[in-house]
Amino acid sequence: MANNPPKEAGELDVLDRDGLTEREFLERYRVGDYERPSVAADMVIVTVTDTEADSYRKLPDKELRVLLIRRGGHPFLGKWALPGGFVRPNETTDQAAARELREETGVDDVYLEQLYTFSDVGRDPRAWVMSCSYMALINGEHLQLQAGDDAAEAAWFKATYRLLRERKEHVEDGYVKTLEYELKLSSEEEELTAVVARTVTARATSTSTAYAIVANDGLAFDHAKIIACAIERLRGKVNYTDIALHLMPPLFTLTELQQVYEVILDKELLKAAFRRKVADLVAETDHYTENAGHRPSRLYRRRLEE
Amino acid sequence: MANNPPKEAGELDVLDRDGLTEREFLERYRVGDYERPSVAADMVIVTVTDTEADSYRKLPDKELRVLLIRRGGHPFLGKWALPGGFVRPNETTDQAAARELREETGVDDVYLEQLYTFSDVGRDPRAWVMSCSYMALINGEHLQLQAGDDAAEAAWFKATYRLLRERKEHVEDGYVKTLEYELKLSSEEEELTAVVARTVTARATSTSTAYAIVANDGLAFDHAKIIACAIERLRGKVNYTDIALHLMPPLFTLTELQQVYEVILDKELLKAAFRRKVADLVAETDHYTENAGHRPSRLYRRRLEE
DNA sequence: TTAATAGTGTCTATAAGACAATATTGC
DNA sequence: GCAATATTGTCTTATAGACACTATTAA
Repeated sequence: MANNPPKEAGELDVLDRDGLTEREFLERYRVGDYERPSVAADMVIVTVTDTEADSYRKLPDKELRVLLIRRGGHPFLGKWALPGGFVRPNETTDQAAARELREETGVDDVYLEQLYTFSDVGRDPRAWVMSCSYMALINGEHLQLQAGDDAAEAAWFKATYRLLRERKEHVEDGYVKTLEYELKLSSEEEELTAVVARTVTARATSTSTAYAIVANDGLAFDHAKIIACAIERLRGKVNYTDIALHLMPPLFTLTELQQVYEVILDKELLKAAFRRKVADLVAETDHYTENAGHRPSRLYRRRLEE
Repeated sequence: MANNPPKEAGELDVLDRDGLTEREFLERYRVGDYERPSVAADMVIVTVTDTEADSYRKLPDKELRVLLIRRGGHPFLGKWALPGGFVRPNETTDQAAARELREETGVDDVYLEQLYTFSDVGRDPRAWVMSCSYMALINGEHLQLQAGDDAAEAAWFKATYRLLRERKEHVEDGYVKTLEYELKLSSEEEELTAVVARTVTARATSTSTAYAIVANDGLAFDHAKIIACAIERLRGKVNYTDIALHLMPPLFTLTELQQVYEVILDKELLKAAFRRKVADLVAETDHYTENAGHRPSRLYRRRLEE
């Protein structure tokens, strides 16, 4: 991405209270020795895969999956964490995220979006570490590339995120509403469960939203929050952007696309309305599915123009 | 906000490859001496104010305003910057933003939302500094509190943000679309202008969006980008949340609320449709405007329940 | 009386929900 | 033929756009 060096700096040679030009000031400038945080770029890498089909006639179901890495050292030894790493001095957080993604999965040139910066005190027991989190969307066909990793154990976990409990408490001049969501991550061997609470405090003048981890079995750090944040972003954007198309292979059927929407939203959709809605996001091709055990389906691709 | 100390850490006394428990590991852990960034919390403090009315009968217009502070030292000496400051070791970025807001305006308990973390290399010529940016919404009645500042010169600038140019270039397997927006900030004495480009690169598999400052007259650092980000967020959320109500005083007319929507969206709205749309967000009171030179208007307040 | 805003009614256009009818394939 | 999915049609309902009509006040 193009950087934007601030062009205005120093153009006028104005002097500060010490009589220094900007050039002189910068030459003398030394970073103070006050404490600074480490900043990590952590990624929620999301994909959608097929499950086994029940019969030769039925279509396979789809699952939302997230890549996790088992921690090989303290803290959280043995727990599962998001792929990520520290941002280096001569790169942006975007570049750090893209680098991590490449190292972890080998893929490049996929959809990547910054989510949120998490900075709770004590979120990393070692030191002061903030996490600038990202979401990457890759299509299931890329999935085989996960091997060849640097010894770290990585696995794809099926993710579900459901409203579990809802509470509303009326206070002096407003209310506090708490929504607890259950995040379940399951691989072939393990099932991790966390409960993330979103607390909305609405008062006369202000509204604030805070996230908290209420229960957490098997995930490292505050990564349950980050995964929840990614799923919420995905759910929010799927209805008014073409974001879901980044989870599709180059050619796909409308039913497959609908399944992806359904697995993201955790909700069944009506076929006719769905097709009307995505009509502008996709383009017909002349290809069809074959040997499906039933009527073939036209294949579509993502439509770039608008 | 409640912190969420990771509860799972150390619960099992598992040993790492060096045979250490988590407690032993953490006791021995020393932060490495690799380079770390400073992280600033920078805030776009937004309010809406009345302009002078043309006649005793006409209603005043509304303006979107943003608080800026003139830099008293290098770099960008004399330029205008967003209020902000470095995040300290025992606070979150949210807390740092709230602290800055309190110091700068005296207000507390207002709407505050994290926007985006900017980390371009060279965005601060002094050192490696990331900016975790925030947007605060305060109502115009709070505005007089800006005085009593610590010597720094602060001023409210009227903000407009308009599409200026649109370009679409077709490349190998997709296109590059560039939208250039003009950001104008005017106070009584000064007018600052910047042009921010949003470049969407859409290709077969990926879509990426980058922001760049194309022109910049009078704003420090990359703050034009941050202000653009805030206005875009505000425009996006105004249509499907009650966010605009945080810019209103406790009692307001529906026409005033409509003016606020219009000044945010930079677009005129139809009265009947607007009133239908906000009907659920507000609650009637028994109060009316007085001495307006025309028919009085019912006053409403923000409705908290849903 | 008048200028200005307040508030409501209604017709139309568009999109979403609900459901049903018809079309094709492999076995 | 049958099970399963593909694709389209249409009726209903909800929402937004467009515009006009009536109501009410201070000067």
